[in-house]
Amino acid sequence: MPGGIQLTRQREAVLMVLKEAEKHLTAQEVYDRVRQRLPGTAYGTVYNALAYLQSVGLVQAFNIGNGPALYDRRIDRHDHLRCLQCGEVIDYSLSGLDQVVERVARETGYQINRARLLFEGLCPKCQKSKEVRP
Amino acid sequence: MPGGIQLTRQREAVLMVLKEAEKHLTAQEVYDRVRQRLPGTAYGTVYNALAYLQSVGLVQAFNIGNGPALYDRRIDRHDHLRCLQCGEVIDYSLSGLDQVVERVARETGYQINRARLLFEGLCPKCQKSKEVRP
DNA sequence: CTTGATTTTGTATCAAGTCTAAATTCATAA
DNA sequence: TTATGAATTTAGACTTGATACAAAATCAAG
Repeated sequence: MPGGIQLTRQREAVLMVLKEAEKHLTAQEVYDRVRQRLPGTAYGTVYNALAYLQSVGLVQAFNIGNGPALYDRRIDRHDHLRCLQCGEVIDYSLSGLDQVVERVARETGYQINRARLLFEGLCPKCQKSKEVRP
Repeated sequence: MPGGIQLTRQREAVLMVLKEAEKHLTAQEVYDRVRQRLPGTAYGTVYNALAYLQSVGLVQAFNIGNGPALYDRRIDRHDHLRCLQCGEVIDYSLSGLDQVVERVARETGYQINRARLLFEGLCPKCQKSKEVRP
């Protein structure tokens, strides 16, 4: 079956963990949660699985600053916002990016495949707590 | 002198290295070049210096994927393009970002301080060499 | 079953970055 | 000039995230 996706038990567990996650997870966090389902799983296997799932398009990874990679069950193109105060990272889909990408391509000669946007600032909650503190 | 900038010999050397660099440098590359000017300089000192120079706004750092941080003598807001084939990273100033940022802020409730954009694809040179290879 | 390919395991290793204590340098003022 | 305290550098150990590898285990196909 060419083009098929090989889902071993470990890869499936990784995928499930990401599906059920309430936020973006680091590889370490994925590892911890996978081991609750499949106790013997090796650290490297989680890395392999994450790399494999990325390569077949079932998982997306992204990096923020110099922190560890974050893994995301969302597989459509999207961007991220990060709160500089509390560290929260949320998803956000910026629409109308095509024209921007086209402009960049025209001005630079690059053929552009991907655009990664990260917005940094203060989340609504941290804006409020800032107001309180003098 | 409050608000003044303390430029020690080491920090000055780091700044000079970045000023004279033909590309973005990793901390390791900065270290190597600094040691040609100031042979005894410690690895940690370069890190300290880079952090200090960032904090006073004389240097910018950014991350690409999970690779090492890259340091940039440019201190105005700007973006980056990266070739997925040869790894080249170039600067690019995307104008008209204010409206986008404002829209994101309005839609998410975030107060946005910074926007980091990374475009990935093929540089003009690598597009040509792709054509040749079947 | 048997075979060959793929995957996992367990461990070692690597690279980037951080931390610490002691030594040095620096700025300031007596 | 010398004394004093603060800031910085040094050297090296350490942490963390990620990767490499060989041996064992698993899997699919004949």
